[in-house]
Amino acid sequence: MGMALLKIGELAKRAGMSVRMLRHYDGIGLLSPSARTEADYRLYDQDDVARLLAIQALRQIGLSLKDISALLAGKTEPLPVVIQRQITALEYQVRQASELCSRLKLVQSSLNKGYEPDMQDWLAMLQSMSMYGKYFSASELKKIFEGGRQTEERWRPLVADIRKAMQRGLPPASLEVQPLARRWMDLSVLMTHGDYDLMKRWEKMYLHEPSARGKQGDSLELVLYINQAIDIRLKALRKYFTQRELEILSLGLEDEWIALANKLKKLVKASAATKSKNSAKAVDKWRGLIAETTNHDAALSKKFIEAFGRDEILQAGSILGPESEKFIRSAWAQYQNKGSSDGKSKRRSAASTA
Amino acid sequence: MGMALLKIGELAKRAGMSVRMLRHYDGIGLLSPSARTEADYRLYDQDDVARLLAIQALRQIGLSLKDISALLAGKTEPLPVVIQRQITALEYQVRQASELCSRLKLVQSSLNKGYEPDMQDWLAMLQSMSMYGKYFSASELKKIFEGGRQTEERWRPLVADIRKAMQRGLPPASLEVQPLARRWMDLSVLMTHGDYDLMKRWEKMYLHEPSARGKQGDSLELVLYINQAIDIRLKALRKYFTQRELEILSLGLEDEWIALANKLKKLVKASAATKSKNSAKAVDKWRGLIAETTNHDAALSKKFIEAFGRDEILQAGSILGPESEKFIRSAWAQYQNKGSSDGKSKRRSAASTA
DNA sequence: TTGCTCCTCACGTCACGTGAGGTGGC
DNA sequence: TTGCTCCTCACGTCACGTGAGGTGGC
Repeated sequence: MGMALLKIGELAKRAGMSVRMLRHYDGIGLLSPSARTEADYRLYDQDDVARLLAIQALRQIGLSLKDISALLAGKTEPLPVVIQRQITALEYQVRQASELCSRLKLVQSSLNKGYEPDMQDWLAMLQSMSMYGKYFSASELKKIFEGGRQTEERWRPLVADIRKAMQRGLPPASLEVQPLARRWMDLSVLMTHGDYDLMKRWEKMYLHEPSARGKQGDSLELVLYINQAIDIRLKALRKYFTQRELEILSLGLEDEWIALANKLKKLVKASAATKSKNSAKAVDKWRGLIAETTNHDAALSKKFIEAFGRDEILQAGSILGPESEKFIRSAWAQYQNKGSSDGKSKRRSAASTA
Repeated sequence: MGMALLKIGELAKRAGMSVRMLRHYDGIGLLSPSARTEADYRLYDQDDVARLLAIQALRQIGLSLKDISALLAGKTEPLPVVIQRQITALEYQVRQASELCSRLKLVQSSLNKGYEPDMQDWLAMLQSMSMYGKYFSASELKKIFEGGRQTEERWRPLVADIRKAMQRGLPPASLEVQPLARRWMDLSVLMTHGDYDLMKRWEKMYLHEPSARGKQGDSLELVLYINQAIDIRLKALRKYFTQRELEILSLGLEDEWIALANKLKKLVKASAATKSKNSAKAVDKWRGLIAETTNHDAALSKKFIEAFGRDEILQAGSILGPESEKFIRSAWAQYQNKGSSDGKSKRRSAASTA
């Protein structure tokens, strides 16, 4: 049937591809027409058309022309194996692209919230993102950056305070550095929502990536410095609490503790009596906060009060500070003698959690 | 600070890229070192390093070197716009890749169920898939091919029967063709799980894609032939039912209807009495099936019985066939006079649906 | 002197697009 | 003769990898 023979243009139109592509396929020996006219026009027969259909199908699933050649010649693994490989590759691609996409969206939302970001801000953000991408998944990053500027703005003064301490020549083991260690730990918990594994990877990144530490070369020293203080604090904490308990204790009630600390400072400053009405209120608040911090675990509460009452390292790092710690304890002792605080505070804390 | 000047190898190591890449960037003017030694060694300063970091971040989000050049020169849209474009592009990519991946998995599962597929089978399946991809999403394809070989094996004999009818010269309007039209419609409903829109696109594909119709050129005629019969059947159906009702009626109880049809054929053949015990049982079954088919809508049931009792086109296409339709109706009339069937059948059908 | 880093061409990759310059069929 | 299709080179694309052949610094 001469009817079945197609010239290159006819085949191209039918197959929905360019003439050049067919010539290219001929050139690399992937699909050579089975005949030519006298004037050297290419003539494709039905078998050629069938082969082209197969080629198109194989292209569609993402194979290279070379792979298709080999496959059709039976010189590679059988098709099902190749298909399986393509599936695996596609799944990987999808994961990568999705991750990148999520990160970009995160960049957008982070920067749209801030005021008037310029090119430099965008570039900086992109650089961070590409670095973070090595250590964290997009969903973890979302967790970390959920607070947006908030966490950023909390780190800045802390870092400044640490730098001051270093400049004053305070050794990291100094008790004066303990509050900074505590603040660092609290912020980490806040930022990672208490995800321990995440915190560790964050630290790893901070130590390994120069650009994570900003432009100042001294940031690495700073991290090493505060880490020493943190180690001391951790060692102290571990004397009293198990790992499991420590995780419970990291609840993120910082703001409320600070409020209490401020109240106590005033009382201490004013040399208020430990059995004054305000002191009683403070004790109540204190018990309530401890109850929440320990997730209403009576045994843990007891340990908590004991540890912070006795250990000078923990006292040094405490939000309340050593003086207030002492004050609240003596107020509590008096309060306890009256024998009514316990039930009251428990009821309170239960109400506030609900 | 001379210390800050890096030779190409040093910068490459720090940036984690090849020396050749840096030379390439220099070559295209994307990142030229700000100085050279006497021996023409490239020397990169801090600004160059910063620029490189920006370049890396922008590469990471998928921009071309040319785009990066333009962007850093401020000769394109601002970065946030570019980022938005990348996000859109990535989302598109993810969709495409996911779709392809799902289709490939579908090919796998379809062919693994069948016995010993060879290269030709795989290629044919891939070709179908790439064609189907133009008309259906992967999830729709999954719906269609869920039955795997099953639907395929149901189409084959139907197509053969239609071909026979055509060869016998039966006009499509002939009543004898109506059962074929009904079977075609039922199979379509089964295959698409009753999705009307899907059925329409399937038909469109069948009419537009030569390869959908297999190698035989006569398949197109066949579809046009059966479509005429279907139009006639649809017209008849629409005389009695609204579109909404027709959708309800397409429930896919074919197997049960066939079972009933076989029973009735025996009764008719044996010239059984319409008030025999077996006839009563058949009437019960019949009422139950109608109840299910009409989704337990009493008014619709009534319409259904009336339509198939009166209309010769519908009767011709009925699974039961004209004779059995007449038989069951007279049996029912007698049964009804006893006045007990209604409640019974309702209870039955309710139980069988639950 | 030996190794190492550096230099500048320049070809190859992948799947074509896009002319350039010329010929055959209606 | 005019338009259309066809032909064969051959360069360009994109972001480099990979030598080839040669020089400078320790």
